[in-house]
Amino acid sequence: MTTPRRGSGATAARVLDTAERLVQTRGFNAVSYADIAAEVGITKAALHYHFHGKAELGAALVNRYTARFTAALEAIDRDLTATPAKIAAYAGIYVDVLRDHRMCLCGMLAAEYQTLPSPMQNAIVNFFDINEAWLEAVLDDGQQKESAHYRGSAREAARMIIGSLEGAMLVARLHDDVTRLEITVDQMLTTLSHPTP
Amino acid sequence: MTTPRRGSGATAARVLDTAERLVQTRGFNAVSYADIAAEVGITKAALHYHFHGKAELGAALVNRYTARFTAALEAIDRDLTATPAKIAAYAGIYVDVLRDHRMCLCGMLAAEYQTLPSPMQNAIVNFFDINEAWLEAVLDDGQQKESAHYRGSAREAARMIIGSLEGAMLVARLHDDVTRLEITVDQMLTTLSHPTP
DNA sequence: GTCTATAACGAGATAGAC
DNA sequence: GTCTATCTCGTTATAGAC
Repeated sequence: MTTPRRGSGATAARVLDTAERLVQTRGFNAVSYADIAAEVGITKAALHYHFHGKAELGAALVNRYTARFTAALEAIDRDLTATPAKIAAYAGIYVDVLRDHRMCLCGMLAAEYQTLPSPMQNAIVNFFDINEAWLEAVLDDGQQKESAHYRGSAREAARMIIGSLEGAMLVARLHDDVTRLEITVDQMLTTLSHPTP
Repeated sequence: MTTPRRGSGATAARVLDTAERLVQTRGFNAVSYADIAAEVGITKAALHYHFHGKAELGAALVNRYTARFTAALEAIDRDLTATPAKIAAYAGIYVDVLRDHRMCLCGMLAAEYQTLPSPMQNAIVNFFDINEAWLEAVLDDGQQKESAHYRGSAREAARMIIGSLEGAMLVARLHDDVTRLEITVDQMLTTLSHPTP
């Protein structure tokens, strides 16, 4: 018999699922303990049992999101080899998030960055660092194999891709229009597949 | 002797300046009437005299921002003729905002979109519509004169530029690193100046 | 136009029973 | 683990004096 730790049980998982969706749609500062508790079907006090405070819940949120994202990147590395296919799959993650009427969790939190507790800030930066590093490696490999073409360093190209996806998502959500992101992705992939003049 | 209207005096302008800076750094939901009043040096009650409520203040904020932006676009049209120079000047506006440690007001509000009163939502969409239309015209002109090159329609290219700038800003702010945006701008301008293979 | 004072509500958080 | 009850604070907003 093992004693489950706080923030790790089945209820905690439901709390995280609910909080994640709410934060991705409204932003961290517009989501309250009362909102989450009501949707999960428990009281605020019970929520405080699972996550001591909002800062702790927020950090757990980002860390779980990053873990899921990292797992998705590893899956891409397992299943695909060509750089263009990998980048397409990467962009597909963003499209799927937007299809669910959500903003990227860390893109949303990036906007609120200055108001967030530092554990959350560090977790957010970490998320983008991991994304950058993964994309950089993929792009670098693609350049060597001449299957991907871009200007500047692989790191710079990686940053451009992340920025373009996050920004396209941000604006597409205003119109509830997934095609805005999809078109950006298509243009990006097309540009990447042609040699730079 | 004309009677000044509420929201139009010198104090109202100072309120808007302060609120604008606060919202661009923290987000609308993280800025309170108390914050603004304290920085301006008046009380919350006086603030309510100038702007009935937070929704009205927010809408005034976006509309003034849009008016300023529109004026800047007209100035670019007056001073510059070549498409690449115009796009560079356009991107320069974003760089200047970030240099001041701010996010684009409407980019910030885009994240919080779902939680904002509908007058603000409409004003935000209007801001992006104006930006898109202006960029589309500039890109279209550049394509005809063969000084700008891009794939797809001018409208699609305009959307990509806006998304890239907003997203690059969003992420650059995490690192307080203006060069991240500047490099994105440089890459964008370089790509735009070369014929697409 | 600006103030003091206060209303009315929601926020995050805690104590202690079950 | 979850509850009721409560605390304290911050929020938007209003009333009415100056």
